[in-house]
Amino acid sequence: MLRQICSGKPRSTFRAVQHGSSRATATPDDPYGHECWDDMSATIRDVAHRAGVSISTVSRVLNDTARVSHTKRKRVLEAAAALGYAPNPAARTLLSKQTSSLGVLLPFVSGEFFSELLHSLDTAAQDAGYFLLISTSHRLHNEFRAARMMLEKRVDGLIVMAPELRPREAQMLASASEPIVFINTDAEGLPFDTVNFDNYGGSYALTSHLLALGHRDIGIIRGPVGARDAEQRLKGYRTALAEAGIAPRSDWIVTGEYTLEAGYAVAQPLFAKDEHPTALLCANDYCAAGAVRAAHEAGLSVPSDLSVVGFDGLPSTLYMQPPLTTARVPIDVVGRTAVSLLLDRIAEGHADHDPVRRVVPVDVLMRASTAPPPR
Amino acid sequence: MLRQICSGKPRSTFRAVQHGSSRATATPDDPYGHECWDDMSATIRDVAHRAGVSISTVSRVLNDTARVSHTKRKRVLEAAAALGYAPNPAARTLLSKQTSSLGVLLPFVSGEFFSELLHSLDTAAQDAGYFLLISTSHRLHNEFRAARMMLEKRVDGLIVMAPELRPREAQMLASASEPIVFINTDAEGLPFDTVNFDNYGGSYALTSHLLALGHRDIGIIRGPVGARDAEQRLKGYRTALAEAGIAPRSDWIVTGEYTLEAGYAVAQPLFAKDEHPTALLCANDYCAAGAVRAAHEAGLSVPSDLSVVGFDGLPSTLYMQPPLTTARVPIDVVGRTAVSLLLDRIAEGHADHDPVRRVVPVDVLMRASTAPPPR
DNA sequence: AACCGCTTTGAAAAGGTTTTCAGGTGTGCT
DNA sequence: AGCACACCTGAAAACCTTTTCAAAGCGGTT
Repeated sequence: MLRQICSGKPRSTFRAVQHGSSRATATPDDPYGHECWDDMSATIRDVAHRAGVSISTVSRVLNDTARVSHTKRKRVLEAAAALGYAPNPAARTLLSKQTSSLGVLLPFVSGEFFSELLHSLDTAAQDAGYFLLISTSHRLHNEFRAARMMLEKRVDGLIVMAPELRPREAQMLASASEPIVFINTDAEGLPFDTVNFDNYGGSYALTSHLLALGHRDIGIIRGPVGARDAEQRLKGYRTALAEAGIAPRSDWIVTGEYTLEAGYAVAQPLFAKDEHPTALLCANDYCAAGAVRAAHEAGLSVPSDLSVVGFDGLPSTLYMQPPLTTARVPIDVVGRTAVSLLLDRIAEGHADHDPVRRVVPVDVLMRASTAPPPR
Repeated sequence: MLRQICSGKPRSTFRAVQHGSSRATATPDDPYGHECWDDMSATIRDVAHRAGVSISTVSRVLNDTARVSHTKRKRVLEAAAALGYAPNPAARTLLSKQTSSLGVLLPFVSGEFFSELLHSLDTAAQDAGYFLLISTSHRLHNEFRAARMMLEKRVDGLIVMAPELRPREAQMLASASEPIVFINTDAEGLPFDTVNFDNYGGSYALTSHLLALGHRDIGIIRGPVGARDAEQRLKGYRTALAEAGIAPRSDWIVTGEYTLEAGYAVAQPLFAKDEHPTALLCANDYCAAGAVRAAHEAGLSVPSDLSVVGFDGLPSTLYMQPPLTTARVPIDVVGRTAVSLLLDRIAEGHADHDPVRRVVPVDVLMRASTAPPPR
C-alpha cells in the first residue's frame, strides 16, 4: 500500500492478452498479432465466474495484493486472458480517487514552443503511467472554466502555463484540493510549485551580448503588458542597459506579441523613422522573424545594418536567413521538471512543505543575426 | 433521455456556485470573485441532508430530470450552492458509460502543424462539452499501447492521425467498441470515418504550377516510405509530370522527412552534382525551409536558380526569405470535421452506416519561392 | 363513501472495483 | 485429542451517482 502511494502510479497496469486464441495470429514480423483485443467489456465478475473463484480472489491476483494459491492464480490469469479483461477505470477511480491523469492548461502560443512542451509533458506523464487531459485557450475565462472542470475530480493534478494570469486569479486556484504546478507563471505568495525559465537572465545576457558588440542604440519589442515573462525580459534589458550607463529611449520600447504578425507590424513603424536602433531584442523567436522581414522590407540588411535577437531558441531559428541569435529555453527540461514536481506532490498527498521554485537556465545561442553596429 | 443521447453531450453541466458566502468578493471589475470554489468534495448525500430531502430529489433537481415541488427545488439549489457541490465524474461515468472525453493520438510531427491541429480539435471538443485526452508518440508500439489504454473505457471515441500506420495495424483498431476517426491515415476497407486533406491534388497542383512556369527538371523530396500522405503526394507529382510527357529522373526523387534537418541533409547532395533540378517539391514546409538553406549554401539563389515549394501552408512560410510557395491545408477545418464526425458516431451509438470519407481541399499559395527556370 | 388517476417523493438497485472482516482449512505443537 | 496459528478464500461494505419502482398524498368523480 505504502509503496503504491509513494510511487504515485496507478497500482496496476494489468491488462489481459489473449493467448492461444483462434484470433491470435502472431508471426515473427508481426509484433501486434497477439494483442488483438476483445471488447465485450468483461467485468471482474465474469472472470471470477469463469475461473470458478470469487471476485476478491480475482482482484487479488490481478493486483498482486495478497497471496493466492498457485492453482487459483493460474486459473484466474487464464480466464482474464481468455476474456480480454481490463479493469474499468471509472470504477477504480470511484474507489481509489485516483484518475491517473494530469490536467494541462496552456495558452495557445507560438506553434513550436507549444508542441515541444506538450510532447515533453506527455512523455514524462506516460512514463509514469499518466494520461494528459489538455485544454488550450486564449481567453482567461475559458481557462478558468476548464480548470474548474478538470479539478472536479477529473485529474490528480494540474499543470498551468499562463504567463498572463493575474495574481488574484491565481489565488483562486489555491483552494483546489489537487496539487498544481505553474510553468512560467507568477505564483508569488501562493503554495504552487513553479518551473520558470530564466527570462530575466536570458534577456540580460542577450542585451549584454549586443552591448559587447558595440551597440548603444538598442530597442526592444516587449511581450504583452502584464505577462510575467514579458515583464521579466524587459527588466533584464533595462538592467543591462543601466549597468552600461545607457538610458533606454522610450520610443524604442514597443509592445508586441509572440507572433510573426505582431513582430512584423510593430517593427515597421520603428524602421520608418529617421533614427532607428542598431539592434533589436524581440519578444520571442516568431516575433523576431517578423521583425527581420520588416527590416528587409525597409531596406535594412540583417545583421550589417541591424542586429536582431529572439527568445526561446526554437529549432527553426537555425534555418532563418540569417540564423537567429536567441536564448534557448530547454523545453524538454521544463516539461519533465513540471511533471516530476507534480507527481511528487501527488505522491505526498498534498503535503504542506514550502513551494518549490525551479528556475531553468537558458543558453544564448550566438548566430549570424547579430554583428557590430554599422560605421 | 433521447435528447441527451442525440446531443452527444454529458447530460448536465451543473455546477454549484457559492452565493452570499463570506468568501464571495465579487466586484464590478472582478468577474471571478463569485466563483471561488470549495473543495471539501461534498457528495449528493451531503446536499440531500442539508436540504432535508432524499438524494433522488437532489439528482432530479440538478439534472432537471423530473418535476420537483418549488419549495424543495429551491432548498436543494441553495444547499448545493452553499456546499459548492459538483457531481463526481467517475460515479457518473460508471453508470452512464460516458466519459465526456475524446482520445487523440498524434505522431509528434512538425511543430506548427501539430499545435494548430490540436488547438482546433480542442476548441471543437470543448464546444461540445468534451475534454481531450492526448497521446503523442514517435513509435507505433507506443501508439498502440496508448490506444489500448484509452479505449479501455477511458474515452468515448478516438481521433487518430498516424499516416504511417500499416493496414493490419489499423485493422486491429476495428475491434474497438468506441468509434474512431482517422485523420490523413489510410482506412481502406475499414469502418472508420476519415478526414484526409487532398495530398494528391495539392501535389499535382504544385507540380502543375512549376510546369506552367516552364520547369522541366523537377525534383522531389518525398516523405517517409509507407506514409500515406507521402505516397499520395508522390503520386500527384508523378501524374502531373507524366501528363506533361516528362519522365521523372529517379535520382531526383529522394526520400526525406518532415523536418528542417531532413530537408537540409537530403537536399545537399542533390545540389552537389553537376546537374541539378531547377525546381524542387518538398515533403512539407519545414522540409522546404531546410532545402532552401542547403540551396543557399550551395550558392543557388531561390527562386532565380531554383524554385522550391512546400506543403501545409504554415503561417511562418509567409515570413521565409523568400516567402514560400506551398499548398495550404486548412487545419482548423480538418480538426473541426474530425471532431464533428466523431461526435456524430458517438451520438448514433456506433451505428453501422457506411464510413464517411471526407477530403478537405488544399489551396496553392503562390509566393516568391517559385519563378521561371534560369536561362 | 369508495375509487381513480395524477403528482411528488423516497427507498433501493445497479454500475465495477477494492478492501475489510470473518470463516474455513490445514499444520504443528502440547 | 485438543489447541493455536498461519494461510486462503469468499461475503459484504464502500465509493457516488442515476433511475426504477412503489408508496403516499390529494383532488375529483361516480
